[in-house]
Amino acid sequence: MTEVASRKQDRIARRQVDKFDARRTELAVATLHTLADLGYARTSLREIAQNSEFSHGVLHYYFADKRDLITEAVRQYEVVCVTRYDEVVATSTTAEQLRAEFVAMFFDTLGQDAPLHRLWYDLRTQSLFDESFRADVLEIDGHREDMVWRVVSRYAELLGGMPSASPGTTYVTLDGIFQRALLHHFTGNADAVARLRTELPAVIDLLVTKVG
Amino acid sequence: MTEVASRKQDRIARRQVDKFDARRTELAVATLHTLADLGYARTSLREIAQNSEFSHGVLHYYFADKRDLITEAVRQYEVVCVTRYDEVVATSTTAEQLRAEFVAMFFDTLGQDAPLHRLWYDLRTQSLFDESFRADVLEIDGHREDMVWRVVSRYAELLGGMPSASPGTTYVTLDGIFQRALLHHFTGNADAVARLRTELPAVIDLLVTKVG
DNA sequence: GCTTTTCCTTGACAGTCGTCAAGTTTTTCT
DNA sequence: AGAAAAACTTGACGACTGTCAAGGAAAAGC
Repeated sequence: MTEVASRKQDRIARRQVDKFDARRTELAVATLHTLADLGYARTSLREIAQNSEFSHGVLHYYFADKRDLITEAVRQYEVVCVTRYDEVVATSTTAEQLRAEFVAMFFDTLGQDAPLHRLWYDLRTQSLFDESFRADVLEIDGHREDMVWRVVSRYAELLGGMPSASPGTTYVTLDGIFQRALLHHFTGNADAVARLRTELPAVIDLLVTKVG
Repeated sequence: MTEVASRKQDRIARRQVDKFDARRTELAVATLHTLADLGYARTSLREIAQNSEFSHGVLHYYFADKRDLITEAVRQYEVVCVTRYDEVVATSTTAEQLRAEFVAMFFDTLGQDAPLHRLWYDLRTQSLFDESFRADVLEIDGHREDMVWRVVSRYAELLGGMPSASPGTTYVTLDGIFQRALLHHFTGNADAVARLRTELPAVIDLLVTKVG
């Protein structure tokens, strides 16, 4: 094969791979929405296909099996979810502003992306039963922890203090609050959500210690 | 009907009800174990029956449907789970002792009843998707919050201080730590669990404020 | 001891599930 | 344009699901 022909074939192969990956991603996104709607326990391949523009058979053309598909969907979740607060950190110039904008973003995404968030907790819990999810869950959980840590440590910095707990503890505290707010959100208990919102600034302050 | 006959019939009726309830409870416990083993998504009635000494048909003799059965199982969980720390609170005479015994109990039940605990988180997450679980979940969550509050407020009392966060925030913080410890427990990451154990006393101290 | 009630098993039902093979449509290449 | 390859649909498979009715086994009542 000449060099030119070889390069051409490469280009073709790459384009095919790109197309393949693009469709995979498209189907993974449809999967993500279905999972967010129904939860892991009630999500079937036919239901996923109905949330896409294809028939159910195509899923086995692009994915080895259901696990492969859901794993890919989880990875899509990560892409969406894990840089949410970075802009807040980057643009805030005072501690008070950072805290306020974090709280605002926190409850904004709670209301906006509630179905997606409940899916995250669903999958994280599934990973307690199904080993095959664990690696991805741990990775995403780590990224979430990092994200929270960037916020809190920056807040401490702006405040001239230090975080008072480890990254892990800091994360689970805020994550716990989010989980509870989510539960009350779906219960329709707006008062409880509002109360959590009122309390959140004080909790953040608990997580940092002012120095002298 | 004579009074004697009436009373006798009452006694019989009561005995029948007792037997009926006893069997219901027995089957609910079998259900609980199956759920703890497999998780909500993978638990079927036939599997539950295999974990009992009966056949699958009997479940519809004692329960209206699957939801009824699982609801009863969740209630069983509550009976088991919600008074766990009360003895610690009752017998501890110093703040340090209370804190130490709480931490010990915390990680003891983590190792001992791990499957049951993951089930709790599974069902709580299911309630985000399935409205019919929500009432029971909220009730149990409330009892767990009360339980944690009894511990922390008593700790503050012994320390001569006050809780620094609301009952809700206090609960979600410790619950978040428990959830994370559970995840690492099932991952087999004993180091991470040990680290959480080391940090837990400091977190508890964060949750109370000494009064000058 | 016989009858009635309670308890439990068995087997079947209609439906859904993941998977896959066969075949059709669409796109790509020459 | 025709041939080859890729993309997609359709329909079927065996297995599994919750539910329930028919009937046998055990217990209770007389």
